[in-house]
Amino acid sequence: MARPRKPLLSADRIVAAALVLVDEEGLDAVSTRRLAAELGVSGPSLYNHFRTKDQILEAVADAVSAQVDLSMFEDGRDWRRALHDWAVSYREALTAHPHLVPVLARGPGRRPAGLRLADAVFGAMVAAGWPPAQATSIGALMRYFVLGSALGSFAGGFVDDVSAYDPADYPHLGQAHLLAERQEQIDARAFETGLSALLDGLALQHARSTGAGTPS
Amino acid sequence: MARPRKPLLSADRIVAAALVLVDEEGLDAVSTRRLAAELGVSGPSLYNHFRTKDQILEAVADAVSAQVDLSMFEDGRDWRRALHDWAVSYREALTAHPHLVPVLARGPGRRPAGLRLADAVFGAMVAAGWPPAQATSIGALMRYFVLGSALGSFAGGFVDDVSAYDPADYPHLGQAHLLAERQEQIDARAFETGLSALLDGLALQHARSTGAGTPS
DNA sequence: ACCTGAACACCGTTCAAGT
DNA sequence: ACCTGAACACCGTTCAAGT
Repeated sequence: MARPRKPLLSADRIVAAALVLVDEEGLDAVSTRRLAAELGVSGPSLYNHFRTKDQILEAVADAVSAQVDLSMFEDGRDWRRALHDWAVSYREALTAHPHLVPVLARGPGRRPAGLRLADAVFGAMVAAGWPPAQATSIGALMRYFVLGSALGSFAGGFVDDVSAYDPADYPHLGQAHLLAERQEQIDARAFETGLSALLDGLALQHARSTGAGTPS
Repeated sequence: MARPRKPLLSADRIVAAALVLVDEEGLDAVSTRRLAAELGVSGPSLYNHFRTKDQILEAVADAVSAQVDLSMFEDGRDWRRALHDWAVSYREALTAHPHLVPVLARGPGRRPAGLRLADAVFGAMVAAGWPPAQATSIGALMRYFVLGSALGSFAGGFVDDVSAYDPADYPHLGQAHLLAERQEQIDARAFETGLSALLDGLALQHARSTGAGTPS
């Protein structure tokens, strides 16, 4: 075929197809040949639009990061509520594409949407009166919690098989095989419990450091 | 050579060599051929001891999980202090082998050490008076936080390059390129801040649910 | 039982060739 | 500029053959 008069591919089309493939069949299914086939071209064609396969995945990760809502840092919401709403939006974006979390976990690097996200949180915390060093910590620790919660479900990590949990070995895991079933609910509840605890704890600290305010 | 009178390989030797390889060159460096070469045998030999490459990595992950200290749940320590010390030990075990975190993140599955870990936390929280559903949440959310903090350093995720952070795009990231340098310190501080906040918040909740006690 | 080399169906990436 | 097929150096895994 050689060069068509109208390009068959574009960075956006490649990213979109890669996201579908990741969601449907996991990270391992994304090979350059497979992805190209999905787009109706041959493997090496992708290299006209991205320098490496890794850069394709980075672009996919950035597209997902871009879906995280940041508007709560702009209106007048107090820092605690803003942080809560942001964490919820962040987690939703990631759990919609669980196979991609290991890629996102590599850090914002040079991904624009990832950086915008880090920038918004940091700026909002400083504006709320947190010292810069604390604002950095908050950005980091919220990221830890959200990524951790999206990466590998806790409940889904257990096997749906009674015999896997011999009571002699694990005296307290008698109900563990049930976790797999109610996976989503258990992960969602643990996330909310942890997020509330985190924000309660930060509010205590904020009250102490500004010497005023009533926490919780 | 064929079968030697004394086996050249053992599961333990393979796991140990794989851990060294992961630590020194990352997950991608662990191929069956490369790992076998490191052990002085040919690639397919490994399949006499493990059914798949993935099971080798699971075994490596379990070996690392086994290094997490669980003794704090046995002596008389109060739940809050036990949880703190456990989280610190957990994080230390993981940050010693950062490349392995994505494997650990798949969940305890059938890995004995991973299950022992989940069992110990759950049991200790129930013993401390938490209702079972809450104890499950605590096990999950602590795991989120520790895994998230070990998986991809926050500070290390930024690029050590001023030009990456155009102030027009990211008004608050003027110092971001400095994060890469002081990576470990920043991650360690964010972890401690987050862990304290988490425990403060949980203590508040514990006090509320048992209707007594003075938190923090 | 435990190792070997050969083989299969894959990879990511480069590159000269085509329009 | 943007696609192609061929090629290179890899993969994970299977299997018959050797002792």
